[in-house]
Amino acid sequence: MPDTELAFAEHDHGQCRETLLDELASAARIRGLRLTPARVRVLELLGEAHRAMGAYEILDRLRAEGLGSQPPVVYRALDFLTEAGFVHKIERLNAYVACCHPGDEHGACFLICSRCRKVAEIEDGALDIALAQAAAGRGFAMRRIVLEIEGTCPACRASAP
Amino acid sequence: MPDTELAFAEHDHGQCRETLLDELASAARIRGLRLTPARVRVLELLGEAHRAMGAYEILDRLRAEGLGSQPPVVYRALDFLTEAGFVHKIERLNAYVACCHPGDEHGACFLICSRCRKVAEIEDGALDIALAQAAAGRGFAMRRIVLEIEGTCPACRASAP
DNA sequence: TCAGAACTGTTACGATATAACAACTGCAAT
DNA sequence: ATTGCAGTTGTTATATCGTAACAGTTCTGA
Repeated sequence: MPDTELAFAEHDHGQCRETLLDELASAARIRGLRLTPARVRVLELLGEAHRAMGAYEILDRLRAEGLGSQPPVVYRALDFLTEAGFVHKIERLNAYVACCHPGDEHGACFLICSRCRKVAEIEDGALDIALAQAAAGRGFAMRRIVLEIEGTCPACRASAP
Repeated sequence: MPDTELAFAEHDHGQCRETLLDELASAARIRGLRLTPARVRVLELLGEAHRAMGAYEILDRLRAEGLGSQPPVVYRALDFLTEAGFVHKIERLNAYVACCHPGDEHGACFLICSRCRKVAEIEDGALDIALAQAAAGRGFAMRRIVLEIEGTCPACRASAP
């Protein structure tokens, strides 16, 4: 299934969460990362949501579950997960999503549906090449890319005439 | 001169400002936009800076000149100029830059130098095509693109070993 | 077993952005 | 000229997003 459909189509989000948590556990074992209840729970929440969640929205959930009540709690967890490659920030939304391909160093590109608020992370080799060439051709040393495309996802296009 | 160099190299910023203000004046005439002191001054400030400025940084300047003292003043001016195509927001920095090519409908791509904080707006046909194809190939209807590449500009690379 | 690193809880605050509303201005149709 | 209205301004208040700093705790490895 193409990655767009994985993100935008109906499917078992529980499965996504499981996969993510497995990846996190194994990364913890291999790379010596320290897991804590808040960190795990934040990734779990994002993995189920398949959309970008604001930090304070996540914090509300943590608070309800007794996992922390102040902003630093959630920002620390998000920082940790971002560093570890399990979460990306969507700058356009000031919000956070779970990464679909944790592990590989990838240039993340996001499709943001303005209608359903879902966010899909895509991989596109041609795009990566075009980006690398655009920067290199101008003598610019690329370090981080923010690439976020806002629009309407296939499902929402279909459901709205 | 390639657009990267225009943005990153030393050059006459006064000239840039003049050009921008001329463009704004002519757009106002043609498209019936209403210019006000705050709007003009904000564009002028951004045109001189050649870097992204935060809203509150701009507001401080306006305040010092008696052109307004509260946040809405600057956000209104920025909204107006953004709508009109003279200013872009850099999401990654929560900051604003003057547009280099006002007028044409263009997919804006920015190179942000982490060292000198300058921001260059580039145009790249190959990149535009790759973006269009990435979205269209996934059935996604693109409306707005945020593309911001952080790294080191040619001058800073040269000056730092 | 204990020293240092990493993590937590908490207070306080800084930075960015918008809602809402009354008052004013420029312009167009009468 | 007058009036009506859309757009603009000034202002207060508040929402939203994010971080500094520090004391106390837990984990881990030498």
